[in-house]
Amino acid sequence: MTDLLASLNSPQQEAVTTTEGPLLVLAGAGSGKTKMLTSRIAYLIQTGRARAHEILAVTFTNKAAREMRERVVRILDGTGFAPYDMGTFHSICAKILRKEAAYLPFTKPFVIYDDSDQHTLIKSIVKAKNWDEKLYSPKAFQYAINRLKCDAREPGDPFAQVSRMIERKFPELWEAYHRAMIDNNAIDFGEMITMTYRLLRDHEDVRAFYQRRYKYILVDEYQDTNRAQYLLLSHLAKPEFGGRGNICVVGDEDQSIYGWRGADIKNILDFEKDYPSAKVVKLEQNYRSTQTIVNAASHVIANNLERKNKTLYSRESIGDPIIRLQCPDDRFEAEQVVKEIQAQLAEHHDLSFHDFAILYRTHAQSRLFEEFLRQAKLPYKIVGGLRFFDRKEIKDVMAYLKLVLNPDDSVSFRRIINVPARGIGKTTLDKLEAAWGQKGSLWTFFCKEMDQPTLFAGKTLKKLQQFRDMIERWMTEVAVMSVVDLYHKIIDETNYIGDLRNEGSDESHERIENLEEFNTVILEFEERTEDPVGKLTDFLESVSLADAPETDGQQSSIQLMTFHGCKGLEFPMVFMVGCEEGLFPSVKGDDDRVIERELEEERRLCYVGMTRARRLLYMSHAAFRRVWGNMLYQYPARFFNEIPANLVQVRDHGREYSTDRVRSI
DNA sequence: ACCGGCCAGATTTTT
DNA sequence: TCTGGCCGGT
Repeated sequence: MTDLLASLNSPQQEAVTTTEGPLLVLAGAGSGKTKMLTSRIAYLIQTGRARAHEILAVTFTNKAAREMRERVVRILDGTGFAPYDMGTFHSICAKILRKEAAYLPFTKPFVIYDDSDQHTLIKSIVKAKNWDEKLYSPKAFQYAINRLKCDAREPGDPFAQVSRMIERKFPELWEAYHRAMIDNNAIDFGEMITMTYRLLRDHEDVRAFYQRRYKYILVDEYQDTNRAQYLLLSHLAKPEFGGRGNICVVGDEDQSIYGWRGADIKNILDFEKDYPSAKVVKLEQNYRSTQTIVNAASHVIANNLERKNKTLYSRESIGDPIIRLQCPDDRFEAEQVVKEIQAQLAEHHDLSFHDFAILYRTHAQSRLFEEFLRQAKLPYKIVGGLRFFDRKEIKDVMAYLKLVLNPDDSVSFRRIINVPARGIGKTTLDKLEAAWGQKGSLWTFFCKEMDQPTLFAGKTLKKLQQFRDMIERWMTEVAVMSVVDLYHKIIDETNYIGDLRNEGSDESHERIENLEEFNTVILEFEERTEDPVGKLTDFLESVSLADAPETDGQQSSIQLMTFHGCKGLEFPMVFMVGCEEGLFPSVKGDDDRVIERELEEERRLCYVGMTRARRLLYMSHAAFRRVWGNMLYQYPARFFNEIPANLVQVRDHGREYSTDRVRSI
């Protein structure tokens, strides 16, 4: 125990030992937040204040939850168990919803719809209603629904922020979407949170159960919580709802960068108003970066108004100044950054490729860097972009598995009824859907039609019946089969990989590799599952809520990612590129209040990027940049003016087009 | 059923 | 400028 506390500084100690009552920990970048959180959990367990199932620890990513669990296990070192309920909001909610299914509108195990499933469903509704997709864009509906769900609204509630274009049709669509989701036995990400919230709100017995169970609640990245998550936590923790009030939230308002997704920075700013007895602890010492980097970042963020009063400082060395690269154009910028990396590698032998990160505002910017890195034969890796579980082939096999578990899932049904191609064309599907008319379960309707055919005959009927028989057979087998076995059955009987092999293209080859990776994902799941037979529900849930599988064993490489993607990471050498007005900060709009709010979020993004750097930070900008085919004259980001001049070394590479550019124009 | 051309859209995306 | 999705032709 003394060991546990001895390695902490005094505010960290305070945050760990203040176990009772509401606690707000304002944890600046690199201030040892995870160390504090894991120590606190271990402290609760080691002092006997709580047992493993009496702690609820919520994070935003699986990665964060995993790391936290590993560290708690290491600290406890066999003296106790890590909390059972340690995970993302969504995984905790899924667990509760499965357990309390009796209170919910689901008749069977529900499946989770991701954004693209959701999009497909909305699109099919718009189509079934014969609305013009140009006028009533499914994307706009989807965005509006998700935003409203972040605010814990339901169909029928008054709504504001819905775009003019779709306003009139919106209530009807939301109603239809809501009903369709229930018919499909499906739940979307937003609904997982709001449904859990409403469950706790409306059922006192359920609420009391979880309030009694969770003696201590910890929430990481509190600045990124939305209204629905806030309400959910309130119903678990707030004394006015019967909660114990032992809630510890940890966050940094200066790192709130998901406002556009419904995160409400007010949650952290107003915590003390919410819980008047709250104690506040500030972790202000940064252990990560040089003083120069911390000072510069602090000066930038000081321009924001929406923040708490907290000052980050570093006791590391002063370090080198920030290097500002002024480039004539975007190509030059990329080339120059690659040259700098080569020079740094040559100069510092303790550095390897993975010590470098190139951070940009948008994925589209990665292209030029890739080009020059490839040319220089430097290994690099793009973090983010198209995610593993969003790939077509993975979504296809997932759709098979989902359909076997829950045949009411019309999105999965439509996705795979002709994948791989089995001669069931668009005409057939349109006919079936028109007759079904979006009422009730598509699968049930389909089966009825198969038994007493009225719409189809001959070859088409035969093919459809074969499909039905195949799915039904798997449905009966699923209870006695492990997920790998079912997966192989599906792949074999549909000849999915066989078809890809016949194609023989580079792309199909890559798809096969991804499916092999998916096979590994299943095997890993089965390894950590005691009795893997009949565990399809658990598997699908773990995948639906999962982040990309760890791609281990790869060589060290330079990391390319967006500013959003770098949160929580650190690198000795960081390049923030494209620091130009309009790109970063990227602020659009006409309402001054909106512009101001967005600008503050961009500034927080800048702060997040800067504080990733441990030793050396580069910030680059170009005078000319090709954007969607046009050459634009770009102004340096206003953030440069916010950094004291003595902390920056400017390297001016001129304002004219670089020579090769001039030649090619 | 498949291919090709045309048009719209193009920040960020923890789940 | 580049891409992905959709429609219409074979």
